[in-house]
Amino acid sequence: MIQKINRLSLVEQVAAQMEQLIEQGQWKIEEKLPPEMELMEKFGVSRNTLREAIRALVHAGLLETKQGSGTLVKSASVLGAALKRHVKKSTMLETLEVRFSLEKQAAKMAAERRTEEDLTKLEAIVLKTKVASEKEDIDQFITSDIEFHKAIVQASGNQLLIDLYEHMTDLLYSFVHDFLDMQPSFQLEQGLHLNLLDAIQKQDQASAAMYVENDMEVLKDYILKMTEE
Amino acid sequence: MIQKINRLSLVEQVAAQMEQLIEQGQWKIEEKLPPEMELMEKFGVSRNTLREAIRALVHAGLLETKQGSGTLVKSASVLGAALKRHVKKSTMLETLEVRFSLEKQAAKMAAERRTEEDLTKLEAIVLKTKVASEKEDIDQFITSDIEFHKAIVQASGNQLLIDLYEHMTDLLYSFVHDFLDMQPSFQLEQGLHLNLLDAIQKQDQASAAMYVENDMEVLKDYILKMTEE
DNA sequence: TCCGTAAAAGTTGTAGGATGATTGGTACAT
DNA sequence: ATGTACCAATCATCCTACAACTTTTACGGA
Repeated sequence: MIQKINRLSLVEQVAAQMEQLIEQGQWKIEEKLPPEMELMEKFGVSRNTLREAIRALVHAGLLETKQGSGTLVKSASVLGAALKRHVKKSTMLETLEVRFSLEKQAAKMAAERRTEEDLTKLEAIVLKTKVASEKEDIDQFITSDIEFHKAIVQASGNQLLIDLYEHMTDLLYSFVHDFLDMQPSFQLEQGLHLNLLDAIQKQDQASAAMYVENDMEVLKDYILKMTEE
Repeated sequence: MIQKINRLSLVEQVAAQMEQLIEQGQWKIEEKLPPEMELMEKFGVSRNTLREAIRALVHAGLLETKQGSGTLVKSASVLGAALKRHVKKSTMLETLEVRFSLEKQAAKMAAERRTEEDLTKLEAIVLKTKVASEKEDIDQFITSDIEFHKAIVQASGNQLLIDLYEHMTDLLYSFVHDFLDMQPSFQLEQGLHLNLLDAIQKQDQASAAMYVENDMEVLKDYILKMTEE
């Protein structure tokens, strides 16, 4: 068996290593990288080669360089950064539609495939959401609300679905956070959570999909109303 | 209102221009770029700067360089390339699930929003598919089959949905094409087309979604059977 | 003429050095 | 305390040189 010679360019090798360092969290987000001189020595390449690698990741949205100051880690995911740039062009509502379409599929698959572990996790999140709701702790409520939706999608077991959904959710919330105080009705969201959890427990795919769909309609109307003003 | 100063680096300016040239089709896929020397003069930058810009697009998957030969355009879309790299890690079946989830959403939206123009286009494609089916022209049949599905999604009017769907479809078909002769039943696919077109004409969202769902199940079983062997 | 080989030309890959531009901090004079 | 000038660190850009690889051309032998 003849093997293709490993002739990845030095630049791509360096870039791949840096991506790995970021993905593994050894270079954390918002943290500064060592200066070019130091990196040159560590990787054992010339300045040009190193800079081309850095530039590749900058363009991909993983890094950001500031002349005179240094280089920062800005994102840990290529897919996320690509979506981010793309979504800026489309509207928030379009993103919402796609996201819910994904979540609906996920809810059905979750109802079909969920494990006991998934159920335990979902129940814990529902409880946490309830507590936040009673305390009227909006931040905590939103956080665990997002957590709940993500957990549903994770229970689907489809990794592509999980990745797409998570990135779109992050986008959507950072988008929303910028210009309005998201204050969805506590009771309403909680009602959905309980119903959806119930459907998934009973492995009732049709109901799971339906509850997600209802939620989408409500949230869509809500956002339409907010953006009209 | 204080505005952030526009100080894009030369590298990013060059990269952006090149991206635009690719997106607009002035540099076509699989075509060779002018050599570095020429580009240096055209953009008015040094070789290092130009190379960093090229490297950024290479890493993003838009370009591919071959030492001693030249630089080729490999993709016209950043999102497409990002998905491509990502999808390699997930399975074909996962991709299929996500794609159908998107198409189902699209079918409902198409039923709601389709214009007369959309309908005319769909009818034309159905006719083309029928002709190919009668001639038993498999290539043409597959081509217009894809065209039909894409047209449905385009009628949804959601640009993010359209982009995601198209890239995933391209991926899926290039994937499938690699290791099996896709020979879905002519009659079956054509039946779906007619039913789906009918539902969209009548603006019946529920039926449109249902037909897509049925199709998904059939195709899923088909692929499962093929990959088992 | 045809074919294979060698030379040449063209192109990207990598290295190293030099200078400019920007940032952040320090020391000093007021 | 404040503001100014200066300095050090860092990235941005440019330049030159050579290595590695590919494609084209030229040439010599059958």
